[in-house]
Amino acid sequence: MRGEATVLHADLDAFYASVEQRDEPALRGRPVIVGGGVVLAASYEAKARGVRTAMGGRLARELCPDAIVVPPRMDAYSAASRAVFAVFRDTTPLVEGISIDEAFLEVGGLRRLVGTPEQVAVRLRERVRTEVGLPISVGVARTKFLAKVASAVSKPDGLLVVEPDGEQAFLLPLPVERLWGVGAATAEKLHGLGIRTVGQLAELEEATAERLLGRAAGAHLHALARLRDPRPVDATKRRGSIGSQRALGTRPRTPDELDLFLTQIVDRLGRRLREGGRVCRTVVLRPRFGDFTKATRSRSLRSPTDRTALLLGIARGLLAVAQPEIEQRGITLIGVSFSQLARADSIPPELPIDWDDGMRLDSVLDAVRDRFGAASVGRATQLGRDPGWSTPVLPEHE
DNA sequence: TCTGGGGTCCTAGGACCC
DNA sequence: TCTGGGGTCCTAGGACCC
Repeated sequence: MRGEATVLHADLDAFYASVEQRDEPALRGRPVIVGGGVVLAASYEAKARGVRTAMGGRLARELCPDAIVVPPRMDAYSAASRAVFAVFRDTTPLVEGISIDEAFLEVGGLRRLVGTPEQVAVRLRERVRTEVGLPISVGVARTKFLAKVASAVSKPDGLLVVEPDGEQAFLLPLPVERLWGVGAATAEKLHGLGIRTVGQLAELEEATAERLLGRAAGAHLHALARLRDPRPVDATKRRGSIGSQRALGTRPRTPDELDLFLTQIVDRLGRRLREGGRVCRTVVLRPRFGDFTKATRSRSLRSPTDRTALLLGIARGLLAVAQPEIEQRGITLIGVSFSQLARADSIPPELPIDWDDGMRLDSVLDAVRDRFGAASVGRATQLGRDPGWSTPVLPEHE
């Protein structure tokens, strides 16, 4: 019993470029490139000429001199994404967003009231086209991974259903690069062993794959190649980190300039944090040096916060730590991310007792028991079990 | 290919705890 | 005082994805 094909993977086509063509009729049918320095997105007309996402702007213009290059309008893309996700959620409550332009939908429960997964997919594509004005491809399969591969194969503006009895014939001949999680580095390792297709990877022993690719990645990719993907569509997933960055070019920057960029980035992130009703516990500074290698410097707080002033202080401390290296090597990008996010309403109240970082935990617990009674420690343990709140659980064993 | 902006997950050593 | 075993958290780096 292998189950049925009830997972949809819906993926907007050339998303940013399609929004530009939707909003500016003069761009329709023409090669469009979003982003100047690096290609953020290319319309299918531009892709047909060899332009690819993440390609340098100069090469892109050489390949496609008549391309229309437009600056990105992130606000417009966010709005379009919200509109598309509204259609997703109106289709089924079981929607798992993957990125700004793609999601998984579990539609197995809609068969009697709405129709088969394929019928749901057809209707979904029509609605996104007419209500939001954007082309979208949909893959339908028994697992998330197969649905994702199916939507990619169906592009552009396609629909592909992979029935359970057709999975092997569909997947095994594909190049290993089609596996979700195989990038340039992994592909090269596999090619070194003469492995070029998913089928060849599936023939490998699992232990061999783990030795070659690492424990988790090896086991995961090996399972995918053998059509095993037990991950259900999870509508409760929430973002675990937010970040923002700014490319700086190659000229030298003074500490004052860097501090200004840092302040702007942290300010922006702090606002996003509060608008989303979240708090963060770890601040990560991400400099990219003059030779374009990257580093991370991070610091965790004892309790999470959404206060910009506090977060900026941490970020400034990290920048000070990195300053000597920056002076020596130059800096071409500065980024910050806030991680270990939690819901703002999950912050526990400050403990109104005297304690400091040097105190042993059991001494703190004793102080809490003395002051609030034994039951209060049980409640603190419950706080620790809240998945949105990741501070160490106060242990009771002893 | 002279290099954007937003994310996810895994690995590994050291500190620290029981 | 030394050693062992099991565990979490922090920090840094790396691969990968759209």
